[in-house]
Amino acid sequence: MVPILNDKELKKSFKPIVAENPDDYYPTKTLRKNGFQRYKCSCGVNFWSAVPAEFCGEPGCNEGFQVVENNPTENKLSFIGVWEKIVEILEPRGYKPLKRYPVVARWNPTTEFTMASIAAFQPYVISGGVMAPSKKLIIPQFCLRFSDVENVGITGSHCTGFVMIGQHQFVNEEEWDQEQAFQDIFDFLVDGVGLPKSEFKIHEDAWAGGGNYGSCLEFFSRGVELFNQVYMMFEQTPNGPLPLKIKVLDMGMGQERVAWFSQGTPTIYDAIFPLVLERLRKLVHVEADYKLFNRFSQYSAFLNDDEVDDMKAAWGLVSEKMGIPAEELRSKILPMTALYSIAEHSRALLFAISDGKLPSNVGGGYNLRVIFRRAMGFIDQFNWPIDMGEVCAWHAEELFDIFPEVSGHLKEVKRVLDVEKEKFYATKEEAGKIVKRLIKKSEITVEKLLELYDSNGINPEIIQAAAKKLGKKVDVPDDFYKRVMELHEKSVQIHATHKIINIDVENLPPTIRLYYDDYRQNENSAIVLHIQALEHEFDDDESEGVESVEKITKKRPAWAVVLDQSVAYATSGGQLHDNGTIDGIPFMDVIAVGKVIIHMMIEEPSFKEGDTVQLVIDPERRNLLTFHHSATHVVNAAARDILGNHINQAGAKKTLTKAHLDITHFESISEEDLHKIEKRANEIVDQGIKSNHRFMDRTAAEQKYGMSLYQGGAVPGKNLRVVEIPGIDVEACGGTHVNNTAEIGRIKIIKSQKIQDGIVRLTYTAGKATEKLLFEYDRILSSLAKILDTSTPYVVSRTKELIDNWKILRKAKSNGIIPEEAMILSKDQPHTGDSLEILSKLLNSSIEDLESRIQKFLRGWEEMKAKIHQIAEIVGKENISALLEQAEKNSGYKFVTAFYPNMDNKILTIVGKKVLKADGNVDNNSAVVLFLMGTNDSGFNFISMRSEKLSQINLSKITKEFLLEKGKGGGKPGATQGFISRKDLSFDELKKQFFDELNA
RNA sequence: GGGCCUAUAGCACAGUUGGUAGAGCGUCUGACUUGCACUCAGAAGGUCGGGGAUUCAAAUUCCCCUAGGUCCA
Repeated sequence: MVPILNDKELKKSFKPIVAENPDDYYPTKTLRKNGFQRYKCSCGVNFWSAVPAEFCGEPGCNEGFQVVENNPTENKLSFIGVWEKIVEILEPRGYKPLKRYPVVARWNPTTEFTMASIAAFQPYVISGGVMAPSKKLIIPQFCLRFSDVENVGITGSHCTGFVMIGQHQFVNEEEWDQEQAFQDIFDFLVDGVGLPKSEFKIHEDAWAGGGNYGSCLEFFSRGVELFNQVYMMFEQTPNGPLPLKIKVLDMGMGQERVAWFSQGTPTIYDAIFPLVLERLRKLVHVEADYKLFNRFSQYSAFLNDDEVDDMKAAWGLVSEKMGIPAEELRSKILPMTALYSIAEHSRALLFAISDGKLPSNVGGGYNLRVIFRRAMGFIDQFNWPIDMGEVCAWHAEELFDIFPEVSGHLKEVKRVLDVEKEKFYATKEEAGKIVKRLIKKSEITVEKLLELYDSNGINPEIIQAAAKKLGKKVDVPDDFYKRVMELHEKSVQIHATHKIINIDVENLPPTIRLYYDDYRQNENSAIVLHIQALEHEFDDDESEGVESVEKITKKRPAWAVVLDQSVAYATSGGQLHDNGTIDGIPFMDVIAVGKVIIHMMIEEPSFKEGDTVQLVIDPERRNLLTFHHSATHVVNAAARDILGNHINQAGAKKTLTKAHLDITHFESISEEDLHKIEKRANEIVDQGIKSNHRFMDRTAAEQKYGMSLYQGGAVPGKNLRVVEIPGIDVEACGGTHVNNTAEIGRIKIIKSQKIQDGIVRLTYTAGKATEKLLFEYDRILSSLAKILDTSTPYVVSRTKELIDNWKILRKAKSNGIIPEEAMILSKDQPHTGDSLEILSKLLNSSIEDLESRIQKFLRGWEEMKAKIHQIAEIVGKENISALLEQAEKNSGYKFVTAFYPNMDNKILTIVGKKVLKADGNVDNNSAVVLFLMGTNDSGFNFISMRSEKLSQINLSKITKEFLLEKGKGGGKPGATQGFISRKDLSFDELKKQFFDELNA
């Protein structure tokens, strides 16, 4: 076994190898043929140049970018022109131009966003599992990368969203021609862009990604990396490096960079979206001082956030080099950089949202929120009338000739951004309030600053500014953000891995799956290929219809059985496995390991390997799971119909009793929309649409249906199983499905909840499960009627009355007023709507909990009812004055004492407070000490209180002494409570003892 | 995916080591005033988000759930 290295380590270990043997790993013949020679830079990099050179040309190795002055390119290419030119040159050489893939990489389980052109073909094309759409191709792939957000707009060269033009080959050993692949892209630069070869510095490097690695050449010109051509040759395995089955050429070139380089504009942004910038500048009346920016941009690399620790000093350095005061420089440059940022971020957002990602607080959506808020920050800072949605529309217009599809999503994008804008301002307002309150209150410590940033998103700069207004100073440590990071490092935990099936399937053939054609086929005969005894964790799932909060799992002896073919479905795609029997012996779990299906038997099989056996699955379980799975596709489609095209599946689960679907949506779904979705879903069911399931070539399916096929996530394999409800929904899905939507039965949406920002979970039932659920709801409703002693139509009004009466009696405990109508339940008003839904909202609890909730209120009400007349008498005015009159006069104070069997300390406290008040405690004239006692089933309870004026009496101490070896209790000097669990004592004795302590 | 914060009167919020649930704005009543505003006096208004646990005692401690916010990969 060889240790698995991460990509960084892999690259590091491979680098010395290629440096030693350039001829084995690089197209050195072609380099030499084109007049290049190998040099070594003082920074250690090996590079090739057509003219004698000392330095490799990395920005750090000489002075910044030199794109603008004496721009060397012969042809001036627009952004779109760059793509057109590469098509012109490479298409005749056999490279097929493709359409871009979405930036949300639904087909790719290793990444959330498409970060490079090659990601379109990862991981299945690279691993050889899937044929590439073409052996040689080029693609203008829009990509998102968020690691340099802070540099966007400032350095003039960074982007969060960019087009990586990919030059790719997926060929076998014989077809592989590294020299020609190099020559092709070289010709594009020299002939297409018109860059003299003397301008190139070509670096040797190694590359690793996703466990694959190889050598690569990086093209630099004037400090700008134009592209990186990777020759992907090896795969890392536990047994050491393996040559890849197919050779992969991965050349990724920034379309923006080439356009910029070719035009020599002051920034990359001026080269790629001049129309948007022009409109923005006109809108906010900012004149672009290109002359200044031209000079600035040469030094802007010094402001790279990645490499600079002290930004202030960096600005100072730039201002010194330019000979302009730092403040003046900033005031002129910052509005320009702000506009660049706004334009760049809105372009990235346009693609991300169009392709189905929403800004949110978790996952990749957070990156979208960050750039949106960064842009909004600039807009607010300068108070510009810029609408991000409109800027997106301008981008769509400017990009129409190359990416017409984004123009089709502008309405969605605008709506999503509007919602996001509201959230931004809501957070900002909240932050303002918190800061104001806090500054008034106390000193703000560094810990507090950290907490505010981490929990409320309030950065220290805002606090400093707000504090300054109120004349206070807040110190922010220089290493603030470092400390935030440290805060997070502490809480990193290692999590247990999921269950590992210890079965060697290497030598077993793929199991033939018989459930694809017809879900109703529930038995088959088969040959036993393998039997193995082992320990297995069976999920005790809801076979009884009960879902436990904590899943009880334990390892039990089991027998793994592999057959040549099976109708049994293995847990996957959110659908639970089938249960059944093989030759009468039950299996309770089915697992797929690779392409082999394993049946987990709970008893030792009587058959042996080689036997022919009969497998039967539980048809009812199969039906329930199938209906729920098909219902999931239907609900997904219905949600998209009602809520909009941004709806995508973010997860799903189908069980026997219910199913849920997580959809991407930016706000909680209203009840009205929920009903609409349910109605639409049932319409689809009622239409009885014949659906079809078939296997298709992956690339053909993608081209026909688009990437929204991958609703359930990435699916491996050359062929996709496409489940289509014609006109409604198409998904790549391996689950069992109905043949006609009518079979699904009635769909009922039970609830929707926002499980995280940007994702809403719909929970629903279908078919028999719906019937069962409705039956259960009927039962609950009748049960409630019985509890409330009424009939079902009046349950809601009765419950309301109960709660009202409960509140009245609760109130009566302190004011002694008992309206007789609060003592009975009599309201019989029918109501409209779903009773259980209304009740669950009214009581803030789930439908399942309604019975116990209402019973609890009823019990409380009845208990109070039994005692309320007695309580009313005790807390009544007459009793209070009687207590005072009967008080024992003592030296300096009155001692009030009473015994109320069955009264708890809450009631006694109310009485106590009333007595003190009646005696004039509010005016500080009172001089009373109280000792009130009650009982419950197991003993005495008591309270003691005194007037404020008698501060020399410490009841806390007195109570402690009084309770010694008797009971438990305590309190503050002015009021105490306690409990004595001894029935052998009497009130008179206890009273005397307390009094003695009082006078001790 | 991981972490953190918040939930108390109609509204924005206090609530110390567990020990008598509070002030402000708003509402209502009364006084002053031709009337309004102002001022003064008084009153009403609480499932302390829900459930469970610990305890003589939980808004407060612990666990679970719900809703919202936020930071980091």
